[in-house]
Amino acid sequence: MKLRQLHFVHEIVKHDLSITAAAEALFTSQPGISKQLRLLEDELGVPLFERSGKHLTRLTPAGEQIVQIVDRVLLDVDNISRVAKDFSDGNRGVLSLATTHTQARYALPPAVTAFKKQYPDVTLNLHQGSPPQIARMAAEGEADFAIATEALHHFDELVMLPCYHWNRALLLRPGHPLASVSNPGLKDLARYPLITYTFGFTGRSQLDQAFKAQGLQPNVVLTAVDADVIKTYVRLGLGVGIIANMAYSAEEDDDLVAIDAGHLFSRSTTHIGFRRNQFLRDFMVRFIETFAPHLKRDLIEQVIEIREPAERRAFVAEHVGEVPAL
Amino acid sequence: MKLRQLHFVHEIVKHDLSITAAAEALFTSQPGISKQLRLLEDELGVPLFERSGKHLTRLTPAGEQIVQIVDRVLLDVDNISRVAKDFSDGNRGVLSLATTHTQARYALPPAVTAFKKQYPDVTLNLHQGSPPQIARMAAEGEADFAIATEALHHFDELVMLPCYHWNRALLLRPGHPLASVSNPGLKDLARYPLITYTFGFTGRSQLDQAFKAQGLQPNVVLTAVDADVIKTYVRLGLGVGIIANMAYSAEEDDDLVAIDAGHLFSRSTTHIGFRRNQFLRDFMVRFIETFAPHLKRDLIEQVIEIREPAERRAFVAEHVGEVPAL
DNA sequence: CGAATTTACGGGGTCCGTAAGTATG
DNA sequence: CATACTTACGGACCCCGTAAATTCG
Repeated sequence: MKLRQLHFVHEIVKHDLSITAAAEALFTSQPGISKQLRLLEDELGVPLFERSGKHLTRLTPAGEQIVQIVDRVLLDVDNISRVAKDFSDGNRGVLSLATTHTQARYALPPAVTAFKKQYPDVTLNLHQGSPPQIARMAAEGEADFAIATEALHHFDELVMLPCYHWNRALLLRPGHPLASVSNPGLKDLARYPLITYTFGFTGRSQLDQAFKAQGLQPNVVLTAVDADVIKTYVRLGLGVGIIANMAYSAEEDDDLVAIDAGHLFSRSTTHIGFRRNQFLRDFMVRFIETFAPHLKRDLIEQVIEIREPAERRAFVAEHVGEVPAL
Repeated sequence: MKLRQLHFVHEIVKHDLSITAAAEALFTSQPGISKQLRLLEDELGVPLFERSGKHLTRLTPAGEQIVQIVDRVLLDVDNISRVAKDFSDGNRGVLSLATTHTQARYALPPAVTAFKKQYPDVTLNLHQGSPPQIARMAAEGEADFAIATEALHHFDELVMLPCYHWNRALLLRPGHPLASVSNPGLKDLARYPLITYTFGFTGRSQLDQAFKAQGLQPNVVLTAVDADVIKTYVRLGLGVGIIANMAYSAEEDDDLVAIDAGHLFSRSTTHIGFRRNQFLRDFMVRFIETFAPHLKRDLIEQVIEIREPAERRAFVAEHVGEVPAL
């Protein structure tokens, strides 16, 4: 059994049982993988894949179990390298963040600036994507951290920690009727065309729930992934914008009126997620501490030990103190 | 990084940092290991061992951490083979038991017989040793199971499950003064020379505690590892024997008088221990069920998941029902 | 018939073991 | 000075990549 063979198995599974795709991903030849797979199966004495003719159709029961262990092994092998790098070159490395537009544009810049100052030799890699993409990237180790407000709980492998709370703001053109209403309610809001985030982004689901809870049908005429696009169309007069309040800047957006909407919608919480069992290099822990100072190293190391997602959530609920607002 | 290199590191550590000893254990040449170790250290960018001249003196801090992960990797690699064998040849394999004389001689034979009948193609390996030796063997994977009454709790890596309770019996020559005392107490016992187990064997510690609790100083004139030796000297008239009651046979020992001593000493519990994180082949789980029918597969698989020894004990205390007497 | 895997084969690299060298206790 | 690790070197084996054959959808 060789580590190389285990990598092959992992990659074949990852690419829907295509040996060719695995070969491309690993920059090697397809016959090489085919042969090594056979050799491994011969050594183990069981086929890992069911075949129909020359195609791999699915994992055998043995394969199912073995692939799980293989993944663990490969993760640990990677962890060995990470630990080594932390000792040999602790201030140098790569930090990969997978996040959404909202975080990248409004929440992360201060933390990134501070982090970069502390670790000038850490290359920062920022991948933008939808929450499900982000979660997948973290779960598969393509990114070290996923940072988003939505949909990160779908991978048991991900440890999720709350970073900060935030509320929403309404964005209006000056002179809009709502601007003269003091403390507008959801019912007022439902009368006007609305512009907000696409479903699945930046707490959109909590927004919908608020309306639904009052039996209201909001008239969302335009959705976008980011607040910049939303602002653009608010400026064009297409409707009332509802954005994360961090996305409003008194200076840059002084041509628009912002009204805090904290009383209308329940606050949202942005989380940071990372793969359980993945060794966090020193600067990675420091990044978390920089971005969310209430998350201490001890807590992170403890929560990583907990196998059950439910227990993890309970532990977090109990031990993470007050989560700050942004 | 190659699996072979990780094996080398593991074995060097296991053999007190002697490369020569590791080479012998792995049936390979010493320069080969030396070179591969250097290559690995170069690849990782950190030395794993501190050296004084040409001698390895100890692990570096990086080495400490990395060796832990290496051990996990090697265990998982072994688990891959085990899972594979379970599928390719589920009824064939090797079951290694490490146990004491008392268990091997009196407790195990029925279970072994039944197991052998069910799995005739499983080679049974029985290693006899002292409780600490037994525990070490299981903890290092030299044996699949450790079965003993004493001193198995010293390895965090070992999962311990209670198999059965047992009590003690007094052994006397006919005509001994104690034979005519009805319900003798510890105080009576303390008056006569005693013959029992060596310290660290077969619940000896509980025996000592019972005397100590009453402020008595037992006069132990002879200790042995096994009941057969104890019986021999009881027959020679050297003293009163105190043995596990399972070691008394009404037929074979009809020249001696046995008195149940369940009221004198607190009962002892024999445990079975196995390495956490080690995949248990199907027939191994079946062996546990054969030896201790109250330990079900589900329970075994659950308890294996628990990382903390303390939590494990709590779980066992709660979920293992009544432990039978032998 | 096309796409994908398996088989075949030659070249290069790696790893091993023996033998000699060197530093330590 | 003995012991243990390191360096040196030649040979064997393994693994890879290219090219051809095969099989399924």
